[in-house]
Amino acid sequence: MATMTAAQRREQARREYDAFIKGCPTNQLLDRLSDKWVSLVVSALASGPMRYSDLGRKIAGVSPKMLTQTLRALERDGILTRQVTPSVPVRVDYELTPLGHSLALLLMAVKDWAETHIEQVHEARERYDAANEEQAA
Amino acid sequence: MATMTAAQRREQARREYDAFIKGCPTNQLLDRLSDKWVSLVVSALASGPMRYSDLGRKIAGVSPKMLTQTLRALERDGILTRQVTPSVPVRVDYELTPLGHSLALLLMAVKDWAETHIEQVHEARERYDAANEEQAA
DNA sequence: CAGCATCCCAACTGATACTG
DNA sequence: CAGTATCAGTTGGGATGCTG
Repeated sequence: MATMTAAQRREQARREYDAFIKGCPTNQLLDRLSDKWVSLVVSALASGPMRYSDLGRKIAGVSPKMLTQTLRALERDGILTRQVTPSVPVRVDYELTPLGHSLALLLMAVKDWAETHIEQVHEARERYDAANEEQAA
Repeated sequence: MATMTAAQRREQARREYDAFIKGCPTNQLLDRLSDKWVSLVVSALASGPMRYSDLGRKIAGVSPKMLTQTLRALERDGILTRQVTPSVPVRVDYELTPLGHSLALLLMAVKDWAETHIEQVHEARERYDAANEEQAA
């Protein structure tokens, strides 16, 4: 295998880099936050525990599938706890752990940045788009 | 149209919520950060300007398509600037704007959180997985 | 009430080849 | 060197119907 095409070499590099990225804590976290529903669930629970259907109602538009999937992932990561009360009908409460609350704090920092700078971003976009429309014409 | 199925009602709610989310600065920002390559590009440029192919090399495994796509999006958002020098061959430099640098700072905050807490997350995962394997057995 | 299993479609990704 | 155009593969997410 002395001969390796450029494609093969690049693919290997990609694989190694993927492994590197997956091992990087920052990217693991960004992967989590990137999930459309994670930030919403964490924000919703920041003010206190909630039941499954309450979450479903507060986060309008989420399908049961995604809600469960998100909650399970966050439970696995130790961000929240799942408390089942075996009554009839069943009752399930979700609550943030201390780790979860600390994540909520980080989320606030992100929120602050976003609200402080979003205006600049929008202005930049308008400038960019305006400049581009001239090209099209 | 007095009769609306549950599915239709939910879909409408989803659409409205999508619109709401898209208008929310925090989610706009998270959408950007969530992009696999954005954080890498911003980090790479945090220490100084770079040329297109330098970025391609530093961020091993990125395809030209994704690199260009990422750079264009960030340029549009005012995160970085694109400087073309019409020599032969062409030379293009990318550099973070002040806004971009402030974003890099936020990225550092995320990184700090990740590195501080990733251990807890991993422990939580092991506990969760261990508890689950018992179920399987 | 809380959740799982299944199917399915759309969107994004990445490889490849070509251009100014 | 710095991209663009095109195409195929993979995945994510929603709809739906059913269970403890």
